[in-house]
Amino acid sequence: MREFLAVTKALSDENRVRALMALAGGELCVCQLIELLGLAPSTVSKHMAVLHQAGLVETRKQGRWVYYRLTDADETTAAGAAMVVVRRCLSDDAGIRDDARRLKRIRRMRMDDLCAHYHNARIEK
Amino acid sequence: MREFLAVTKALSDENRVRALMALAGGELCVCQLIELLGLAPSTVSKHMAVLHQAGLVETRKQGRWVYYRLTDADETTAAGAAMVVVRRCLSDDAGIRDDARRLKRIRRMRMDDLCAHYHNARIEK
DNA sequence: GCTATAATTCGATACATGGCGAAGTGACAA
DNA sequence: TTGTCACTTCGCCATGTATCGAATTATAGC
Repeated sequence: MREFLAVTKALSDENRVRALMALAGGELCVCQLIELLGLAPSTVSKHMAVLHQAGLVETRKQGRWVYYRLTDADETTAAGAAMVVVRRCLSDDAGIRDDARRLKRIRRMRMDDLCAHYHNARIEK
Repeated sequence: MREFLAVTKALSDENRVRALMALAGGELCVCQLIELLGLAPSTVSKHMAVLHQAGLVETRKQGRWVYYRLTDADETTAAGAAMVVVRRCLSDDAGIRDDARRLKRIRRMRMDDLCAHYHNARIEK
């Protein structure tokens, strides 16, 4: 029950679900997720921690960058079974498709530029 | 997305999930759910409203009693797909099995007695 | 080492949610 | 029609959560 609730709670926030669907296209750096979601770094970090606790994502550190990817859990786990539903329900979602389109651009950007981008955006405010 | 989030939010509370699993054994009156969950009538009513909004349960009124049952949504809907996961993850859960055992007794009780039971329990406090 | 930077953690705030009791609603019964 | 009873809605409070900015940690490069 605890595991199940961890998953459903993780999935009950729109931004976390958007992050998951973005990761369906392959691993992403935190700074790429920040750019995609348009949230403060601290907020994104917390969201990813929730997804990690629920067993939905795994993390990999490379130098200064941290990458997240979907766990390849099989369908017998709560996380794996849930991801099947996530994909089935949201692969046709308009907002998710819009994210996917913007992700193409984000994936092409150099990460230095990405980090500078949200850093500068914060300064300008 | 809205529909999906309604379902995941509905499923992110333990008492609501317990109610759903109880309904897997057939429809139940609100007073039976009150007895099972050990919550105030108003609280149970609110929980069932959330499940209803998410499309997970349907309601039927018969005289003074209100019955809830699982919607028989197919797996293409968020609610239907989610219920498959709920069953798969929780059918072996210790707490859920305990609920099932207690439900057998509750289903055998006359509903007048059930309602009187939680009514009196409230008075005694 | 020292500095710059990517990410996380911490602290604060605003809003959402779960819980209860009281009041309201609707249906049966006297 | 008046009352009783099952349930829901309302008002309130305590707790949880999403968000941000500031402080902290960790790594790369000088």
